[in-house]
Amino acid sequence: MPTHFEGTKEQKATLNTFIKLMRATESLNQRLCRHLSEADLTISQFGILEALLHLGPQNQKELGQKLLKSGGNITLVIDNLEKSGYVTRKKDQNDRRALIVDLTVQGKSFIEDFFPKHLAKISEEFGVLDDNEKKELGRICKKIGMKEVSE
Amino acid sequence: MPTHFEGTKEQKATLNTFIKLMRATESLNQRLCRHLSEADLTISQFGILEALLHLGPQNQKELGQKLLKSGGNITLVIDNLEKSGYVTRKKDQNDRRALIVDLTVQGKSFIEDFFPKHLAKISEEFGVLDDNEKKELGRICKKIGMKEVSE
DNA sequence: ATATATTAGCTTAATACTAAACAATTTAAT
DNA sequence: ATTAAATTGTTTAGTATTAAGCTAATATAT
Repeated sequence: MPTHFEGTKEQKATLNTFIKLMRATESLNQRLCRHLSEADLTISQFGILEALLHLGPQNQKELGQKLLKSGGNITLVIDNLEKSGYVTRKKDQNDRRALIVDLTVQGKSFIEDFFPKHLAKISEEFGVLDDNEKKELGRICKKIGMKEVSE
Repeated sequence: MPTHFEGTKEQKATLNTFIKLMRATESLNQRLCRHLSEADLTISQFGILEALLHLGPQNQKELGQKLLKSGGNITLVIDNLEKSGYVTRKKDQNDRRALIVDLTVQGKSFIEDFFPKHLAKISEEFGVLDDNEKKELGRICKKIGMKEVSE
């Protein structure tokens, strides 16, 4: 007995927007994941490598905050990047609790080469939008993302 | 040696939009996950229950297509929903390969009660946007999500 | 100084998720 | 009709993810 959801007009409109936002992100992510997996990389691993390249060495806590991920998760992703030979952990001399994560020579060389390629893929995906739409999307998303601060 | 990414203006703008889209979705999802976990539900489990409530009984393949998830994943999520007593699997008489998933009485009662509450939470999250922004966000996201069809 | 609280990272248990290989069934081809 | 191809669901291995509990180290309070 298929019955589509019946709510107020406003509820329907909001739900519709929400579903479109989620589907857009998920399908975009899936396509980008496929691109990353051609380089044997996951999206989390790419996020770490990119942060290290553009923001420099930092400890796991900081990486977790930037990528909105839990500490336990960062531990695992760094473990796997270490196995691949892309990053190293070094003890922080100023705070012996912390481990500073940095790119290896190989990791730096790899991400310097790969990042522009991945950015080109992202640009290609956003090719369906004109400049104004990109700007609007960014502005609106920022408002939604901002809420997190107040939590 | 922290060095922020230096690319063309267009690349920077696109990357910025992309990051905002991802962060908005992730932070929104995290907040909604918290709400769902109050009802001991994951986001995937909610997705399945909602699809069954509003679109009726269907097999796992169909659920996977609607939620953009792999078959193996659906198997696991349905397993867990079955353990919770919310859904059942019945053999499809017309196609003995397929299993039709449906809500139990308990599952139907639960999701009928919970769905409006979750929708209210979603509405609350979108409260930072005015009607026109919601409309624009939906329109733009649809363009991005549409690309998946051509793949 | 010493006790307490906080912080950084690790581990475990649970769920999510995919890809790949597999079984059973159905469909298509000949 | 028989064979070949496609489809549905399951299983396995690997990564992602969180929350909660843990250790070691640091910071704070008294």
